[in-house]
Amino acid sequence: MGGLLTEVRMSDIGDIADPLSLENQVCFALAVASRSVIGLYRPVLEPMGLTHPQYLVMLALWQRAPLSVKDLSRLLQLEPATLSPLLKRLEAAGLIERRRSRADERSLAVTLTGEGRALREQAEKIPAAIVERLGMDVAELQGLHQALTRVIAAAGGARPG
Amino acid sequence: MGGLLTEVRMSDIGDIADPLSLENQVCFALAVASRSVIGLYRPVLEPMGLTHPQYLVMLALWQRAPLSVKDLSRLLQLEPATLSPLLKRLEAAGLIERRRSRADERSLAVTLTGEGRALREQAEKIPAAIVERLGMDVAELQGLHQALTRVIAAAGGARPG
DNA sequence: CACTAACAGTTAGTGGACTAATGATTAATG
DNA sequence: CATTAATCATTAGTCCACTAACTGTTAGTG
Repeated sequence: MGGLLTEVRMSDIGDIADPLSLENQVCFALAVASRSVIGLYRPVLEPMGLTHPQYLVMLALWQRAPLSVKDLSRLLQLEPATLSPLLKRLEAAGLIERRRSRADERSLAVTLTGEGRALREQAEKIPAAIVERLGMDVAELQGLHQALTRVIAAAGGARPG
Repeated sequence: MGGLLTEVRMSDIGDIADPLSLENQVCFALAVASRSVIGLYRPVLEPMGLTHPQYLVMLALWQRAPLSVKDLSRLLQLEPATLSPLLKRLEAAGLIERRRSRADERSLAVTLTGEGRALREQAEKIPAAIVERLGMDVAELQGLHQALTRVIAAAGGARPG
């Protein structure tokens, strides 16, 4: 009695096994990791006049413009109600244009302006800059990306239920 | 000529190599995974009257109440300015109490009410319910958790720069 | 002791993200 | 063909999350 076992405090044992312990929550780790990594983008994106969600929209448009709000919603896994004001801000910044599709007046055709297209050049430096700031192995990042992709699939996209 | 190679479209090759491709962004996968998983919590937490960030605060308090705003900020990696209104909502819901610390009048002592403590029983069912909804291997989730922890460390917590 | 620094928390302002409800257009159906 | 249903986008309302500026308290320094 009074051996090494007594050195292990009950509170520590509880933390390790407790399913309600903060450190054991994958959802918490996901939220913190997401905010932390997005935080790395902030100083890089701010000079470009972009927030991170706006940057993602620009990525989608640089790849496949023109896109409708519905298209962007599906690609970015965001609600149209989230995109609507965001796109207005991008339009106010002069990076995109929003007009109704002639084929279907319900649909909005989001296109890039010359300024919006030109911004791509600056953006091309971003991924390498972020990876350097992170200081992580590219292979490890790829592994993480795959794990995240599986979680997204398991959770059913961004769709609840 | 006209063999299998011609079946590979240039647009696909571009997507694979393009550092600005949406699908290649770890930050995008992180954001979508975070929102997707948190979305799974919504139907479970709503009957308890909690949002996901509020749930995380309750986890911290169930573990180590009383805590100051500063403590919660450090534990949850959230700005005090984010927590301040959130804590007021939890107080309005009758789950916590906020009073100034007698030892240091600057500090706020956040404690649980009886109702707040009682809510833990319902919460104990949540982790298993979420894992079941996700339908993922526990070992894989642990691996993901470790990978996320490394990213958080690499990004320097939630701190920008 | 007075004066300045540092610290803890709050407020104000911007922007994201969701749900629910609305308006407008197109598609489907009796 | 007229009515109904489905679709696309927007608005309103709530809550998170951040930065910057502010209040009040404590600690440090001349």
